[in-house]
Amino acid sequence: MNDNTDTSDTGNNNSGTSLNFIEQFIQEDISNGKNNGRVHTRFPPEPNGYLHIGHAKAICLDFGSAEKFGGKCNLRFDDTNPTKEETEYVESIREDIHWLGFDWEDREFFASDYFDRLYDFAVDLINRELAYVDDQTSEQIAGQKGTPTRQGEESPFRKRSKEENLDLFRRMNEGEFPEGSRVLRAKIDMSSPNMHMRDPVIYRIIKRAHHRTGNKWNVYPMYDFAHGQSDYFEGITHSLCTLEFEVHRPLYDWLVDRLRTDEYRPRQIEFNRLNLTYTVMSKRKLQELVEEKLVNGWDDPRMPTLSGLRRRGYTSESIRNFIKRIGYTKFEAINDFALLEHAVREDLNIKVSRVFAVLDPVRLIITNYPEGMVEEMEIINNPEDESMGKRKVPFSRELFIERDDFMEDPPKKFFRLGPDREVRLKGAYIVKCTGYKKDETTGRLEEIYCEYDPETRSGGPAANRKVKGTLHWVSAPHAVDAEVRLYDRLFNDEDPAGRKDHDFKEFLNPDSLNVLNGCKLEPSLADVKVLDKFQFQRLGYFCADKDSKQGKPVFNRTVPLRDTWSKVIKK
RNA sequence: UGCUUCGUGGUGUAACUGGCAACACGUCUGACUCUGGAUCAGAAGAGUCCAGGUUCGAGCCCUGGCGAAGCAACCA
Repeated sequence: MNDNTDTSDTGNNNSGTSLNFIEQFIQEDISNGKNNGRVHTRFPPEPNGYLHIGHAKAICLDFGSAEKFGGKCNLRFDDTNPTKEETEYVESIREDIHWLGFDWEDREFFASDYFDRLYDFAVDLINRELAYVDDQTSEQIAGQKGTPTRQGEESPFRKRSKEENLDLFRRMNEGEFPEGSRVLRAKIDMSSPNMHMRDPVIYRIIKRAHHRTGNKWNVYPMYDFAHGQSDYFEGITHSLCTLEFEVHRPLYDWLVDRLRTDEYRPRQIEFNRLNLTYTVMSKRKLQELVEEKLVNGWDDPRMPTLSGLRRRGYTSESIRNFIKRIGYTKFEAINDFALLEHAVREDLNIKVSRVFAVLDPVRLIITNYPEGMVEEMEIINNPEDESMGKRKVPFSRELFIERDDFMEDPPKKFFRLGPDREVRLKGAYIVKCTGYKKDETTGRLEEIYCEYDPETRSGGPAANRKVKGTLHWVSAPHAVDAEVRLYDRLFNDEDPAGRKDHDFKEFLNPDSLNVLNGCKLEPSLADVKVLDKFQFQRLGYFCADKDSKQGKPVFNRTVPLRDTWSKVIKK
C-alpha cells in the first residue's frame, strides 16, 4: 500500500530515463495502490512460428517494464488452436527469448494449462444465461453479425434454455457433433457498435490432437475467451499487446469482470507494433517466403526473425538497444532499417577484432622482397579496446589485395593503388606500384608489381611517412580460402507489404544474396567457431556461418562499414 | 458513412502536464587518422494536419473540420 507519501511524482524520476506512456500508466497504478502496487506482466506468443524482431519489441516491453518496477514477467504459450501449433516452435521461442537476455524463471505457462478452468467458466456463463450454443453455420452467423456500419440481428438459438445449452455443450466436448456444426457464444449485445461484442464465439469444435493435451478435448476456447482469463489466473496486472487488440478490450473486460471474485483485475494496454523499412513483419508473409523457397528457411540471414538476425551476426545487445531507441507509442510507425544497422555497428565496433580478409583477390608481388622470407607482423586487434591485445600476421613476397583497390587510370580522389602510386599495407610496409600484368584476351588484371621500402615498416625509422591510402592484405602462401555471403535488403521497396494491389513478393530484391567464393583470409581465421564475429578491415562486420567446415570457413556479412568512398564515386 | 485509436524535421521518439520545440538515426561540411572505418567539431532540416476559440502565453486545453489505421476469422 503506498499512499502518496513521496512516490507521487508522475514524471521521469525512475532510474533516470523517461517513461513511455505504458510505464507511466503502470507508475500511476502503483501510486494509486492498485493491485497492492504489484506489477506482473506476461509475454504470450502463439507457438505457430518463429519469433521475429517485432516480437523482440514486445518481449523487451513485457520483461523490461516488469524489471523496471520490481515485478515479474511470465512466459505463456497461447496454444488454444491445435490446428496451428507445434512443439518445435515452443523450443525455438524459448531459445530466442533467452538469447535476447530475458528469463521467466519457473513461470512458464500454457493457455492449455487452463482448459479445465476455462471450460468450467464457460459452463458457469451458461448457467448464468450469459452463453448459448448456436447450431448455425459460420456463414449464417457471419451474416447475422452485421457490418461495422450495420447492426447485427439475434440468433434464433439465443433463447435456448440453460438446460439444453448445458447438455449440448457437454456433448460438443464429448465429440458427438462434427466440426463446424455448433459453437458456444457469449450473450452480449448484437446491436453493439463494437463488432467484438456481438455475441462472440467463445468455443468451437476441433477434432485434432493438441500438442499438449492430446485428444482430451473436442472443444477449444477462442483467443478472446482464453487471454484475459489466463491473465487473471496468473495474477497478471498489466497485459500489454499491440494496437489491433484495442477493439477487443471491452470484451476482455466483460469476460474478466464476470470471472473475477475480488478487486484485482488485469489491465490491457495496447502499443504500436514494430515495422521496419525494406522488410515484412507478418508471420504469414514470412512463412510464405520460407515455403516458396524465396529464402533459405526461417533463419535465413536476410529474414527479420531473431534466428535469422542472430545468424546474420546481430548481437542481442544491439537489438535491445535498437528497440530502446524506437520507443512505444500509439502511432503506427515505420522504422528506418538504418537505425538497426547503426545499432549493430555501434556494438560490434567495441567488441570485435579487426582482421584481414580479401573478398575479391588479385595478386600483388613485391619484386624487391626476398623470396621465401616471411615476417610476422604485429597487428592490434581492436584500437577501440587495448585489452583485446595484438596478434601476428604473416607477411611475404606475394600477397592478395582487393581488386578494386587498384585502378589503372584512377580518378582524382582515388587514394588507393595505381601506376607509380604509393600506399601503405596496413601494419606492414609502404609499397610503390611499378607495373602490372593483364590477361591479353580478357583484359582482366592478373598481377600487380610493387617495390617496398624496408625503412617504412610499421614502427620502423621511416614509418611516419604520409601516404594517402592504407590497404588490407593477406599473404598468398598463408591464405585460407573461404566462402563469403554478402547480403543486401530483402526488398527494394521501403514498405513492400503496404502497397495495395501489389503482392509484396513483387518487390523482392533479386540481389539480396551474393555468394563469393575464393575469398582469402588471414590464417588466424582457419578454424573459427559458428557465430564468431569479426570486423574485416575496411569492409564490414562478418559472422561465421553454421555452414563452415574445418579449414573452410563460411562468413556472413552482417553489415558493411560506413563507406563514404562509395558515395563519392556515385556522384 | 458506425465504433475505437492516432496525426510533432526525411525517419523514429521527447517536451518536467500551458513557458523560446529537444534527442537519436539519416543527410551534408570540416578536423584527425597506418581502416575513405572509428572518433571529434559543426551545419542544414519541423514551427507541431487545417481553421477557429480560451489564455499574457497553446504541440499540450476547448470547438469544428481534414487525413490515416484497426474492427465484419469457428485465427491469434
